[in-house]
This record gives sequence, structure tokens and C-alpha cells, in this order.
Amino acid sequence: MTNTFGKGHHLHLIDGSAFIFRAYHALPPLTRKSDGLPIGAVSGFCNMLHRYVEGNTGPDAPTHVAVIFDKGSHTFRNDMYDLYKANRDAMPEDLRPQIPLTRRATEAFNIACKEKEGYEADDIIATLAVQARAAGGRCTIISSDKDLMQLVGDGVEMLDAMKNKRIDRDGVFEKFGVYPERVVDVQALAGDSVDNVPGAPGIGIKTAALLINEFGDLDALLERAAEIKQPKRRQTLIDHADQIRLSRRLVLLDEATPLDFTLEDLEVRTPDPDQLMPFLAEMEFRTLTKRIADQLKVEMPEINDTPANAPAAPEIADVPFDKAGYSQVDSAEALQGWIDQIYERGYVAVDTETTGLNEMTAELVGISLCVEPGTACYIPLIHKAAGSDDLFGSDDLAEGQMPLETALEMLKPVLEDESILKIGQNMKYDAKVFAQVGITVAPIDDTMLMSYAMHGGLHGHGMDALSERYLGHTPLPIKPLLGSGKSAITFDKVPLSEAVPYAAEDADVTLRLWQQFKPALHRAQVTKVYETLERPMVAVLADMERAGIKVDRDTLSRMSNAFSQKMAALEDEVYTLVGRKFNVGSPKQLGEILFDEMGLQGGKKGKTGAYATGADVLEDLATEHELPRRILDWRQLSKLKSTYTDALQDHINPDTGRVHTSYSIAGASTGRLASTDPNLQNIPIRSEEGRRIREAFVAEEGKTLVALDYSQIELRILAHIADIPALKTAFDDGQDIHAMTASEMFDVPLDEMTPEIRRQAKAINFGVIYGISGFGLARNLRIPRSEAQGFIDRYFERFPGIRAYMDDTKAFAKEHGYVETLFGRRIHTPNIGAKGPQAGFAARAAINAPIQGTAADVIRRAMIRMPAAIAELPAKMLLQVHDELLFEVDQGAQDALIEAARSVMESAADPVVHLDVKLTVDAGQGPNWAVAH
DNA sequence: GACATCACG
DNA sequence: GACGTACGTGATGTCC
Repeated sequence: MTNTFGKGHHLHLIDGSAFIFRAYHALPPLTRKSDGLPIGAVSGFCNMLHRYVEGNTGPDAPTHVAVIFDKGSHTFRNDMYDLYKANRDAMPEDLRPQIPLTRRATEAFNIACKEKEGYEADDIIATLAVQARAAGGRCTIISSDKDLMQLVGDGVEMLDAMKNKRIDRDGVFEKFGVYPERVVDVQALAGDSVDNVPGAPGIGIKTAALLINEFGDLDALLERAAEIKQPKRRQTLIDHADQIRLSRRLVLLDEATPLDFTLEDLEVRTPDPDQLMPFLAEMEFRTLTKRIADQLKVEMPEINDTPANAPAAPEIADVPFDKAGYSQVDSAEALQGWIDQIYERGYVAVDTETTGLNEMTAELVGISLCVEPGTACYIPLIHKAAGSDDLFGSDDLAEGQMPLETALEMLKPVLEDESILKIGQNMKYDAKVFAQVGITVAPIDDTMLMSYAMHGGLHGHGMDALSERYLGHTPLPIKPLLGSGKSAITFDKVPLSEAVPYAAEDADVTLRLWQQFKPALHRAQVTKVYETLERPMVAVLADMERAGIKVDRDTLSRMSNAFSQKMAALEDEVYTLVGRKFNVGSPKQLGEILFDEMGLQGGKKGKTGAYATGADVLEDLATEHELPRRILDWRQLSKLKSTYTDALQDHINPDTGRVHTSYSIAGASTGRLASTDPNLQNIPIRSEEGRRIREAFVAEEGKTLVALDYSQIELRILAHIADIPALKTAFDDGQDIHAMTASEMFDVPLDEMTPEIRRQAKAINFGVIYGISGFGLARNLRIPRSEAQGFIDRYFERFPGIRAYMDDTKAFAKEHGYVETLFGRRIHTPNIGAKGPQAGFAARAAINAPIQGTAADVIRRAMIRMPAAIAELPAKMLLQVHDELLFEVDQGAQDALIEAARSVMESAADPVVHLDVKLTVDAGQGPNWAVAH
């Protein structure tokens, strides 16, 4: 029988989540030998538990112990403040399936394992610690989390297990400058960027402690804030009193969490070999199993991690590609066999076949699965029987297919199962296809994105290229199956005898790439980049693309007609000026007319022997003759009509009435997204005529478009990376950065600044980002090269950090073959050591990449956090344009959306990177994009 | 399919 | 001392 917990008893409370994360990050991504299941965190966790149990001897040993876990992501703190922990990076997806295993591990060690839905582990810990103290016993909290320090004192201590350091009241004072009972007051003022507790802006722990010690406690401080001597500090506290009180409620732990167990239930129990040994053997931890078996003096259990027991782990190179291993699934029984295999392994490579490349209109035709190299299947679902598509033929389905609904019903639980990792190549495509049939695929891994994280800048990341490069195998091409041109067919018309080997092979290739990339990711030190910047984008972008944006066909159509008329008029004028008709859209014909027939000067032929007739050339010629200006006007209209008013109409989805772009995550080498089909990242804005096209991008009835864009993000990042104090100060003071540069460069006081001088300085600022050269600047500003070089020299003189950054970056690229963003994204620069003009290109690209890439990383982080931050609002994120996010929101909720989204965007770098320069976000709203931007 | 041109950040 | 150059994208039309 157990005694009532009380004097003489000693309770240990282990912060389980802290153990897990420490284990996960301390170890390389180990996988279970028999089947590749990610198991690194479980391994580390077990070792830590074991070490903990071993260390519990002597008079100070605990009499009671429990490991406490978090449960659920939504807690009562989110109800108080929806941005609480909103800037947390999502849990790595290879960690998620390991969480339940750490619970099992705890139980296997015969240690109590507690959690409660809607509460953080910290609250349970607080409740138990207070109970133990009230009962007259002692309590040690095994954690280094500063949020728990408020509990210390009167029998409660903390123990940092890694440093083996005990923290008592004096230890807390050392950390916070106050004793435990005032810790929440200090935290409320200082805030916490990790948990996104706002606090008071500009006040850190030191200042907070100073204030609390002076006034006694937080309530007294807020009440008597007017007495604070420093004016700025005084105003901050007065302005943010509510926010500070909210922060205190967020950091204050709930010491009365309702629990369905008592302290007595936590009494220390000795390990039970019959529970522990089978678990360790199942995890295939050889060393640990042996050690514990010896200590418990029991027999070492057999561990079956050999290929005989483990069909999934043969060496990749050993298994040849052979279609004999590819089967067609034609029945529920056969599919169930595959599903059983998937559950045994915990992962599966998936690929979908559809009727087209556009996920919004394409129909699901079949699904392929692979759980082991060389063994894959294809589940055809709606392939048509041969000849069924004849003009008067039937629409019969081919033989040997199971019903679509049955297959989806069976696969849905697998594809949505938290503990089953779904592996794909370009998973955004497959995720969208599955979303169309009501299946939310998660968790996922994506071989295309793994390659992008490791090999960005080196080569493309399409499956065929990856397979050839990393598997030495050329996958079956799709062309012979579908044909080309007018006679091309869709995949549902492909005979099953050809479809099965093609589709199954794709899943096979994907799985093999994954087995190779998964450990390689860690070796290349880009696991973090992949986990935090690549993989989470898949779901975010899939949702945005599926949402689409409403485009008003009538507006476009009317504009198109107007453009046509203007173009026709311009054409007549052009023909009169030239004296005959010709194709105005042909640069070749135009060049010959301008320079050969009319004899205008300045004609330059490019490498193909044709005259250049670009806008810059025509702009120069416009002073000599009327024709170039007409051509320029015509070209502008032609561009707007063909690319925008006409093409955009063809992209309006008939079902949704909206335009759905597709973003490539792995397209641009710097980390930027690219938008295609249609490209919605280059909708006109710079010219007044073009800008009107944005009027056709409208909000749905009763809604409003909201646009938020980062102000000068690349220059701010440059100021941080190159460490330019003058730029930093200017940004922090909200100055006009180009005017400030001009003033500094040309010794003109700000109040005497002219637009012309400012324009030149602006060009220089941008030039710096692009890897400035005298030639390039001269051409851009249309000034002599020597003058441009003079500007650059002066710029370097005024901001010496810039030149150092450029030189350092080039040297780094030469030495390593890549450059890095602040978040660790690597952009390879294979041409950096080349001879000739190539080297110049590569050097400028290397200088630009960390700046452009860091900005891209920042907005990616904002986008990844955005869904959670706006979950409670009637709003959707629709588009990203490099430094801008566009939302659609119910009328009335605009201001709430702007507040939430701006907060996410402005703090997107936190807590991984602390920028010396603050990021600011401008917001606009309106019925259409022209107004909102 | 290459090239020139031009739309965006 | 000469070389040729601003960074990153995608779509369209011409021409071969």
C-alpha cells in the first residue's frame, strides 16, 4: 500500500517535451535498421531516461516521479491571445510520429506518464509542485525552462539535467534579477520572442527587474507608471499597460489544473523487464538493450533487424529497376495487403496520375505506392477501355480496376494518419489532387524539396533529372504513352499494360531518392532549412492555390477591346511614317527599317546578327524620330493585351470563377517562389495604363482585398548583413532611405533634396544589391561610365561595410562553392571560379543571393505561420509577390486581419535570427488589387 | 525551340 | 589591360 505523500517524500517532475526536443536535435536522424522508421529522438529519449534512472541513487533519490508532456496545440492561452506561440516553427515531420513512441518508452521504463488536453506540461508541473509543497514534501523539476522558475522555493527546486546544475531561489535571482514570486512580473514586461509573449516594447529582463525592484511589483509599477523618470520608458508602460497585463496572464502558470490522478499515483516503481526489454528490442536499440539487460540481469532479447526480417532495407544499389516488381492493384483485398505493409513500416512513397498538369482541373486517374525499392504498385481507378472514346463509342472503364470510392475510402485513413509519413516528388501537386477528393495528406516528405535544400543552384530538381543523377537510372518517359500535339491523349486513355510500369516506377524512384536524401540532408547541414522553410510551404501554398483570386472577365474584356482600337490606330500611324505595312511585332523587320532603310544612327547588332530594338534603344532614338515612340506605345499595349487582358481570361476556372496560379517552390535558386500558369507575380503596376489591369483582380461580394508588403526589405537586410550603421539608424528612424543615401553621397541636406538626386541614389542602392558595376550603373542612369564609377567609389567610401561584404561574399563563394542566407539556406555558385565573363555573372549572383534569399526566407516564415495566426478570422491568404502578401477578408474584419498579419510578418525572422534593423510592413485595402496595393 | 522583348520584385 | 556586365523570375510573339 502507498503512503500518503508528505514530509520526507521527494517528487521528480520531468519536462517530457524538453527531453524529446533535446534528444531530437542532439542526434543525427537515425532510422530503425529494419525498415527506416525515424527513431533518433526516441533513441535519445530512452538514453536520457536510462541515465536519469541510473543517477537516482542515494539519500536524495526521488520517492515519486512522473514525466509530463504537452498535449494538443491549442490551450487556454490561445483563447486569451491568438498569437501565443504563433511564431513557433512547426514540429519537424519526422519527429511527429516519434512522439507516441516516447510515451510508450516512458511507460516501458515503468515511469508515470501524464498529460492533459488543452494544458501545457508547465501547468501540470506547476499544479503537482504546489500540491507536493502543500503536503510538506520536496519537489525537483527536471527542466531548464525559465517559464518554470516562478515555482522555485519552499521545497521546490529545478535541475538542469544537461549541466547537472540545481537552481534554487538564488539561482532564479541570478537569472531574473528578482526572486521567484516576482518572476512573472519581469516576464510580463520583458516578453518572450520564443513564445511570442508581447511584453513591453524595448524592455528587456534587466530593465524589467530594475523597475520591479524599484516599485515592488507589477501592479504597483503600472499604477504609478507616471513616476518613472525616463520619459520614453514611462510612455511605453503607460501605452502598453493592457498588453503587459495580458503578458502576465500568459506567463503565469495554472497551479490548479484539474487532474485525474494524485501524487500517490506517482510513486517510484522499479523497471519491469517484461515491459522494457520487448520495447527496446522492437526499437532495435542494440547497445542500450544490451546494457540494460546486463544491469537487470536478464537475458538479452533477440533483435531482428536483419534483412530477413526486414524487407525494406536492402541497399539501394543492390535492387535493379525491374518492372517485374510492379503490380496492378485491382481489388480491395490486394489494396488491403499494401495498406498492411504501409502500417508495418510507417511510411510510403505516393504518386498520383491525372488527366492533366493543372491540379485544379485535372482528374485523379490512378495512384501508385511503394514501400520498398523495386516493389511498387499502381492502382488504376478510371482508365477507359480500349476504343471507348470513339465518337459513338461507350465510356466503358477498362477491366481490372477497383471502384474509385472504395480505394479512396481505404486510403484516406492512411494518407491522413499522423504516424504514417507520405513521401512524394513535388507533393504539392499530389496534395492538391487529393484535396480535390476530400483527402488532406499529412505528414509528408518531398524529394524535390530535399534536393532543392541540398543542391539549390547546382541543377534542376525534377524527378527525371534526380533519378539520372542520383540513381543512375532513366525513368520511363511519358511521351510514348501520351503522344504529342493534336493526337495526344490523357493518362486515363493509356492502356493498363503501359500505365502500370510507368506509374509504379515513379513511386519506386521517389522512395529510392528519399532513402538516399534523408541522411544526406543532415550531412549537408540543411535539415533545418528543409524542415522550416521548404516542407511546410507545401500545405500553405496548396491552400492558397486552391483558393485562387477572383478576376472579373468583363473588366478584362473591355480593356482588351480598348487596347485593340488604340493599337490599330498606332499601326496606321506607324505605316504612314514608314511608308508601307510591315509586322510591327517583329523586332527583326523593325530593326532593318530603322537602321537600314531610314538610316538612323546607333544601330547595334547582337550575337545573332539582328539589330537590337529594345525599349532602351528606342527610348534613345525617340529624340531623333517619331517612329520609335509609336513603336514603344504599341509594344506596351501589345504586351498588356496578349499577356494580361487576353491570356488571363483563359485562366479563369469555370468552376470557381477564379484564377488559380501555381507556385514553384524549387524554381528560383535564391529561395524565392515563382508563379506560373498564370504568372501572378508580374501583374503590371509601374505604368498607369498597366496598373489598371489590377482593377480586374477583385474581392468576392461582401469581402475586401488586403495587401501587406515589406518596406525596403532587401536594403534592410543588406544593412544588417553588411553592418552599415548609417543605414540601420536611418531605417530605425523611419527616414527616406534613398534621400538619406543621396544626402550622404552628394553632401546635399535633406531639406534641399531634389527628385533627380534622390533618383540617382536610389539606382545606386539597388545597384549595390545586384552586385554593382560601373558599367551597369552607367547604363541604368544614362551617365558616362567614369561618372558612375565615381559614384560607386564614393558610396564605398561612405559605407565601407558594403565593399567588405562584397569581397567577403565572393571569397566565401570561391572557397565553399556556395553562399548562405541568414537562415542557413545554401545557394550554390558553381561558376564562381570560371574564367571569362561568366565569373562576373557568378560573382554578382553570389553577392545578391544572400540578400534576396534572406528576404525570401523571411516571407516564407511569415507565410508558414500565417494560417495559425489568422485561423480565427474570416480571411484567406491568396497571393505572394516576393515582398507582398495579398488576402481576401470579410468586410469588417480588415483591421483585425491587418493587425494579425502585420505582426506575423514583422516578427517573421524571430526567434532564429535577430535582425539589427526592424522590418516594417505597409498595408492597404480595397475592392480590387489596384486600390489595395 | 531559340531569341528578343517586357511584365514584376 | 581587355573582357562585357546590373540580381531573380515567366509569358508572349517571331522566326527558323
